[in-house]
Amino acid sequence: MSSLSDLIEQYLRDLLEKRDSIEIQRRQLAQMFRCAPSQINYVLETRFTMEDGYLIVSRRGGGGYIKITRAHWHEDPDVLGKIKESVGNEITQEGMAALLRRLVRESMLEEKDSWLLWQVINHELENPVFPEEKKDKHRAILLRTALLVLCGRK
Amino acid sequence: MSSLSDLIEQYLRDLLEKRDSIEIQRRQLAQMFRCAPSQINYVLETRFTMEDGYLIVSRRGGGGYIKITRAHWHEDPDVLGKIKESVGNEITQEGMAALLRRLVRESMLEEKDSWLLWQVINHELENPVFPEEKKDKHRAILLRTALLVLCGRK
DNA sequence: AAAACAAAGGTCAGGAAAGGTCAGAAATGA
DNA sequence: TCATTTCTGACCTTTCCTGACCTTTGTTTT
Repeated sequence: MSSLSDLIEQYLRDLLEKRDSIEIQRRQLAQMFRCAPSQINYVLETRFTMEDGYLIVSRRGGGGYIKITRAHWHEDPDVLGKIKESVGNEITQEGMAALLRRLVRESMLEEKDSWLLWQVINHELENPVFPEEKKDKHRAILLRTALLVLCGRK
Repeated sequence: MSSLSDLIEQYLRDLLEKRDSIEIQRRQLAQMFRCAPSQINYVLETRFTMEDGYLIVSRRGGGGYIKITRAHWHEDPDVLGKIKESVGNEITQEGMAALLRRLVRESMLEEKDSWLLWQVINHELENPVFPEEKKDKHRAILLRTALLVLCGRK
């Protein structure tokens, strides 16, 4: 049996079939499906997460809206998981080098972008605010963030 | 859909597209959009701030006016330096929003990429490993890294 | 010259209109 | 049954917008 959440999900997915990005009004959508507005949040939280390949941006107040955008990961939903998994909670410089090579080999990253990433992250980590013993953690965080952004681009 | 503030903002931006500096009369503009004069101030305060790269000068009394001047960035030879500078050692979420808006306006970043960055960084900062009191520092680090990578390509 | 008036723009509290959060009830399925 | 998922309602935060009142500047009157 498909629940109301499933129906709302389907409705939004259909819209996103045609466009990369849609804008909705929570109140209006809730009225359309005769449910509580917070139901919309539930659907977004459970079915349109970053892991699912979607981005949500919203604004409150008069003229408020919720914008849903498909990220590039959407085409290969596993990319996000793969990146998170391969980077892990900590990563050494060698680990980063190996990962970047692999991503380039698998065409998930362009050569020049990987080089740029390497430069920027290494440079950033020279900042003395990063204590030596935590560098692997910070490297992981920086690398993950930058990769998610780069690979999420169209 | 889009609020009155959005419309007024758009109108002013269009004018600033052609000239770097414009002079308006609050009363007249308010009449044009059929709103309270203070609405104009609201738009200026929320959308034409210094962080956004605008300078506002005004004069009261008879023959009073409001002058809006827009600062440029993209012609600067050291854009990356400017970016580092504006990110600084710490940056609030609002500061990040303003900077992203500005980069988009200056065509140094695509709008989609700015959403992506926004989402990824906010998502990353939700990770409990980042203590609340250090979020502004971490936000700065993540934002700087990601922006240098994104804006440093080509 | 001083006072009064007129014509700008500035400030701020507060109401209205969005969306966000979260505990817990209700439904569902194993 | 009992764990999980769905759903709602009460309450919160953010954004928009107005109106009453204030300050500054220029002009006119006395």
